[in-house]
Amino acid sequence: MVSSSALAAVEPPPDGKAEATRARILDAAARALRARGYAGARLADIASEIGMKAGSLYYHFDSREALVEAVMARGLDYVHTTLERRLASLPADTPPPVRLEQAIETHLVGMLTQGDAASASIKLIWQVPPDVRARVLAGHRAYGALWKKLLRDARRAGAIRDDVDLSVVRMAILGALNWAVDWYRPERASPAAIARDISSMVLRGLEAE
Amino acid sequence: MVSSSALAAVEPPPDGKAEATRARILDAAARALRARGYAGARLADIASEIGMKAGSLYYHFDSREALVEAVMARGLDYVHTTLERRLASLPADTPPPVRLEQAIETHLVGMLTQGDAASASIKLIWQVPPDVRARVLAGHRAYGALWKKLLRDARRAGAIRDDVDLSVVRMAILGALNWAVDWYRPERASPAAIARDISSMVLRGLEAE
DNA sequence: GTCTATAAATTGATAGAC
DNA sequence: GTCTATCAATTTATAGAC
Repeated sequence: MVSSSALAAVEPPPDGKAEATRARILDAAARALRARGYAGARLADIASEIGMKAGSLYYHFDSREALVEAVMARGLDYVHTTLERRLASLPADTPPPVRLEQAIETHLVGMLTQGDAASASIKLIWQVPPDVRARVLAGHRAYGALWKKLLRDARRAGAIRDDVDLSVVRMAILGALNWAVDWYRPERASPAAIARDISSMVLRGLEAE
Repeated sequence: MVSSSALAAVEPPPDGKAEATRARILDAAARALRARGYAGARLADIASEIGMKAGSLYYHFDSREALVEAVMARGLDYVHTTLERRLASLPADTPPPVRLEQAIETHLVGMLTQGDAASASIKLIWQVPPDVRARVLAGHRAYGALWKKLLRDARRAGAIRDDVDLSVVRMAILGALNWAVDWYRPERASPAAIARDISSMVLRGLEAE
């Protein structure tokens, strides 16, 4: 789900005041969602964090639900788009294991920098109303397909042994990376160092004998 | 935090009706918490799921907050206690890497079977009120200490190379395992098979050259 | 564009009947 | 032990002033 509107969300056009305010609301909502969950993120909290009143949010969004969905879609799209661009920027003959390594670092850095919205999109997926969940899940599947291809290519190149389930591997990698948002502390280890440890563990662990 | 009361929670004594009802409430609350988050788990939903009314819950728990805390403490204690027993049951000369492998399988199976309460304890930790969070986090740290020791012992035995951060490794493993609760489908792969893939990837990935 | 005021619906919690 | 009835506090959402 990397639509043109999604790309616009990743790099907001320098439009009018309304667009800027909309972006500030999305940021505040992402923080509230991550801290208090779907039902716990109150409109009054979101608004007060950026010096507004709850009622004013309805000028920018049709409903609380629409605001939440916008946050979740944007967070996932940021990570998705960033990874697609990173992979596209690699030389065409980049070996699949190196592409996988780059994907691990890109996903982790994306989660740790744009973590509020991105992790809301992932962690709250089972808490939101069914219709919102269905639309956000479509984006999750599209992003997952990108990872499936990375792993398939790596296996075809002989970098992943045959006795492991690629679906399990994919979910294990993403689980390890996604949880980092909850325990990451800048003063302990850099995102690059964390990515290096995880990708070296994963890549060496998947090698054939 | 494996207190005697915690052990009692893992294997409830065949007390009177009140104890049995209390256990059913805890189960229903765990399901609601996992499905809807901290703020979204309503007392009316929890009660109706087991054929009760919201007001009746107050005979068994002082407040909604106390009920939530009981669920979270119980979920974590179940996994913690199960792992301690499993490790204690291993022969004294079991090599550290094998102990680590057993821990990975035990944690995963525990999360997948007692998943509602256990994953609530982990996933909702940042959504609950500060005082509840502080007490539940103390249990998390005690459980984390168990894993720290497993990894230290494995490194001392030469099974983990020196260039990876053990804290990163620990959080990566637990992240991979904890997320399985969200994507696990019995018809796709058994808990044992998932544990095998993850532990083989991790253990081989951490080996020295 | 944002605010104030308010309507309408929920929800946690308590009291008392049974 | 559980239910019914009810209170008090919140919260989403709307309407209209500025």
